[in-house]
Amino acid sequence: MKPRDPSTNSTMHLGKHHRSVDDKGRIAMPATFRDAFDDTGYIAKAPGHHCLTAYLPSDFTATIERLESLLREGQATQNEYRQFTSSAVEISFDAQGRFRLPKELRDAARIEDSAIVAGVGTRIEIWNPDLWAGVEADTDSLRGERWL
Amino acid sequence: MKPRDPSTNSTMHLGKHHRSVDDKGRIAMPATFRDAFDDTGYIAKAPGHHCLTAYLPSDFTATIERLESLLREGQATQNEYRQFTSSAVEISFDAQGRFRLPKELRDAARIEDSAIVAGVGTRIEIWNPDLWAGVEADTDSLRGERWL
DNA sequence: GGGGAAGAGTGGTATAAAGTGGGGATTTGT
DNA sequence: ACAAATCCCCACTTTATACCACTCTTCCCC
Repeated sequence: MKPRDPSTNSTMHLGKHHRSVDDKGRIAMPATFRDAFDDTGYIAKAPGHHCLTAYLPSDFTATIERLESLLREGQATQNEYRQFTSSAVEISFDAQGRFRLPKELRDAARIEDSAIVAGVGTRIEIWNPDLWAGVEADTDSLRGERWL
Repeated sequence: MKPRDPSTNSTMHLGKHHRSVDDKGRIAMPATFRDAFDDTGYIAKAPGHHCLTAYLPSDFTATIERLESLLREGQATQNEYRQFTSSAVEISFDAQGRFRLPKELRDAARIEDSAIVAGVGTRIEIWNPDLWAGVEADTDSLRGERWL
């Protein structure tokens, strides 16, 4: 039984995996994450575009819902909504558990022939390995005594 | 199974596509969007005229109804109603999945030999590529941590 | 501990679909 | 009747998808 996020009650994703990206843009979803998907999922540019985010269908719908709600309240702009939705793609897995990462998204996250797929609690992120190294080098992480 | 918008229960449109517009004004509707259409659709100038909006027949009807409702409540003007309805055209697809974008609408959105067709959740927008670049350059997107 | 089976990850090929461009017939409007 | 616009085919290129083959690791079971 997978752990669940206390606030959203959706599956928690844990662990970091290095994956190759072939010249057709195919990348294997780590098996531990893939088990949570039911045939399809969604990928979108993360705000700021430093990485990509992969969503379970239910989490994606919930995210869209939050964004539309902020839009109605004037807390988000039409351009934010445009950027997020227009960057998103539905993915499906082949018999080997791979999905296709469109060139547009690879370029946005500077992903070429390999990537880091990281479980980040409520979401799954896909990074350029060098940029991910920057995340791990961030010394703010040393202040963990606040929450450990 | 395509995602559905939580509030309207209509099909969500996702992804961004660059398309050529030939000298006859033909443009291919991206296949992922085309699947949602049933032979015909509608195109109208978006309010502000920065882009065009493509509608499924059912969404177009719903949009007209919303506008008429706002009109009765005094929240919209007769001229807004005139502009929207008179700019709209019905489209149909040829055997290759293309539709014709009338010159009037191309001029209004400054579309010449290519365009961006973007899935924006509840709607589909058609942009001049340079103007779309402005949308993506809008740095409000950096505030995404509010809804991620 | 050894052998075998199953699962995970990677690579390549063949086929189908999507996108683009153009010709020519038909219609429309003047 | 003529020019312009529209429609209906056909041809070609590029891209996506489905399949198949192989390696390597892990996990059993004996």
